This record gives sequence, structure tokens and C-alpha cells, in this order.
Amino acid sequence: MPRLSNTKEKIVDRARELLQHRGFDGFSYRDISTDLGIKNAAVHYHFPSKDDLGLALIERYVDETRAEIDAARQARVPVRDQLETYFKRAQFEVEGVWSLCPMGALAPSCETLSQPMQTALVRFGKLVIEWLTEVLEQGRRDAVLDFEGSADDKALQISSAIQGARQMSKLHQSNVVARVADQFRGELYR
Amino acid sequence: MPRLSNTKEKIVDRARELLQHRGFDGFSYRDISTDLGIKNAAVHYHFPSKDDLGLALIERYVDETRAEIDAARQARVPVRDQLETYFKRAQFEVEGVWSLCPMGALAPSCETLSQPMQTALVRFGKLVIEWLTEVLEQGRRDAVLDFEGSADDKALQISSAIQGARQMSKLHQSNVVARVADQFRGELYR
DNA sequence: TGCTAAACTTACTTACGTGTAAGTTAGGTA
DNA sequence: TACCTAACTTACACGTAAGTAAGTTTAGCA
Repeated sequence: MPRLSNTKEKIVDRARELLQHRGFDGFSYRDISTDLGIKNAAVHYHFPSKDDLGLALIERYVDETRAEIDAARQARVPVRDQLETYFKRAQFEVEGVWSLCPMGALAPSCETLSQPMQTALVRFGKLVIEWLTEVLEQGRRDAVLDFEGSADDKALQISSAIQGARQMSKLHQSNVVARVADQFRGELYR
Repeated sequence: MPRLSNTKEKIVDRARELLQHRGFDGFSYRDISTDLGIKNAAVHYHFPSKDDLGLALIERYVDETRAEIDAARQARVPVRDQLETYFKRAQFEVEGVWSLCPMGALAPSCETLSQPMQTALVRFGKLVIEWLTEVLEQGRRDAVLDFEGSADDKALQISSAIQGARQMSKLHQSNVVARVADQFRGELYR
């Protein structure tokens, strides 16, 4: 079984950039193939349909996120540092080519996605919310974070805001995420 | 000059529903024409290009929003009631067919929009933020609202969160907006 | 050396979406 | 009554996107 190229990974890499830059309907196999210097059908060879590619993308997000969460848990990273990593990443990515978060790129047009993609995306969303909820709860217990209401609702509020802010940043061409994150910092940190 | 039909308005009405349901790239002239029982070219007659239609849509949002803001100002509607109208509308619409807000429908794919549409959308965004900022400032002066930081940043945080929450609601098929709005209510109202 | 399978390319098909040009209908007007 | 114009329909052109079938190359193995 020859293992000649890493084209498949390159396809996913490029698809990820395109997805977070232009949304799922905003790029085509043509975009990927021309960028990678291969033919359209080569992309179809690795991912027969665009749904397959989309599913692979989301599953990679899930795997990566789960791995990072586990790593932070294992290393007992302080909750405030975990939260900062979350904010900082959004602030950083919005200035580069990955302007949208995966959820912000896919959720708006979720009706057009295949059922497997929708299911996987819901799983991804729950994963992030569960992590954020845990971080917030822990932070309140440790008295390093302060907020009203349930950690669950607060997590939903924060992640929704970051998602929306990334989209606004793209339009206004200014880092709205940084301002929104700062607002949360001022409210949360004590 | 015969004024026979209100087709043009019907087109805009239907386009608005489709836009807020599926995003700008998520619907076609075909969708509109078949729904209204007319031909594709009839839509082109009223709106030569899809950009023209998109621009008309955004300009209607701007006009409507401005009118509502002015009306609330004239009637001296209490700031808390204005804020409630904002939250309630998002909660209500997300349960119907207008799941997305205009900004949440258009901003994610703003690169694909024409320059006039982008400019108009920025104007719409600023209009909403300016109104929300004013409401928040007034509310703090009147001691009916409580929040940290600048009213401007708080406005950005709130509108981003509602925008993101509407998208999440669509995916999770549950009213995330209601929970996010409740979280803000608990934090803001005093 | 010859075979096999992975990893492609070539060359299509099909469908759809935007857009246009030319013809048709039906009110209102001179 | 004849005409004019708004509001369409008919019938296209054109580009692009997804997807497929069949042929080609290349690495590794028997």
C-alpha cells in the first residue's frame, strides 16, 4: 500500500481556510484544486462529495478541540489561562485568514448542510459549551471569576458573542472581537 | 403610468424571508419566482441583478430601523422597554421563519457581497450599535441599567451575542436567544 | 520483471444560477 | 380608436459547480 502524498491533508487544510474565510457555500472544489495545483477530480477522489469533505472538517474540529481540552485538563491549566487562550485565539484568528469560527461559518446556513454534518456540528457546539461551562464553574468555585446566573447560560452568552463578533470584525474590518473580549474580561475577572 | 401590481414589494418581502432563513447565497431568483408564481425574468425586471435586490433589502432594513428608533425617541419610550423590544423580537423571530438577523445572514459571507451592499450593511450595523449605545448610556444615567465599561463596548457585546445566538438556535433547534437574553437581563436590570 | 493498488488526470454529464434580448399583454392616455 | 408604456413571458446564452467514468502513472511487493 503505497503512501505517496499528503494531498488529502492538504485538501483539508485548504478547505479549512476557505471555510473559515468564506463559509461552506463560499468555496468550491475548483478553488481547492487550483490552489493545490491538482485537478478537480483529484479532490473528488479523496472526498467523493462535498458533504464528505465538510464532515471530515467538522470531525477534525471535534478531535482537535477534544484533544486540547484534555491536554489542558491533564496539565491542570488555570481556568483563567484557559479562558484567555480562548479569547486570544479568536482575537488572533480574526486578523488573519481564518476570520470566522467553525460554528459561525457553518451554523448560518445549516439548513443546506447534510444531516451527518448537522449532527457533527451540534456535537462540536456542545463540546465547546461543555468545556466553557466547566471552566466558568471552576472559576467561580476558585473565586477567580465572577458572574451571575448559571455557568451554562453564561457559556452560551460568551460563545455566541465571540461568534457574532468575528463576523462583525470581517465586515467592519476592525477587531470587534478584541473589544467584546475585553468587555467580558472586565466583567468576569476579579 | 399604470400602477397595476405590487409584485416588486412581494419580491422584497419574499427575499427578506429567504435571506433571514437561508442567507444571501442560500436563495435564488428561481426560489422567489416560483413562490410568487411568476417567471424568473420578472424578478430581473424589477431588480436587474441580485446585488440590486440585496441593496434594496438592506436599505429597507435601514429605513425601517431608523423609523422605529425615531418613533421610540419621539414617544419617549423608557429605555428598558426599548431593550425589551429588541430582545423579544429576536426571541420571537428565531421561532418563526426569520431565524437569522439581517447582520447574521449577511456578515458571514460579506466578501461575496457587492461594494454598495457592504457599505449599506456597515451603515445598518452602525445604526443599530449607535441606538443600543444610546439606550445603554441613558439607562445607566437613569439608574435602571447596570454594566461595566463603555456603553459602546457593551452594545457591541450584546448585539454580537444576539446575532450568534440566533444562528445557534437554528442549529440546535432550541431558543438559545431566550437564554442569552435572560442572561443579559439578569446582569443589566437593577 | 511483472503485477497490483493508490493516486491521480482527462473528459465528460448534469444541473443550476445569473443575466439578457425580444416578444406579449393589459391599463391608461391622446 | 390608436397608441404608449409598465409589467410581464418566452427563450435563450453563459458560466460554474458537483459529480462520474475511464484511462494513466507510480511506488512497492511477489
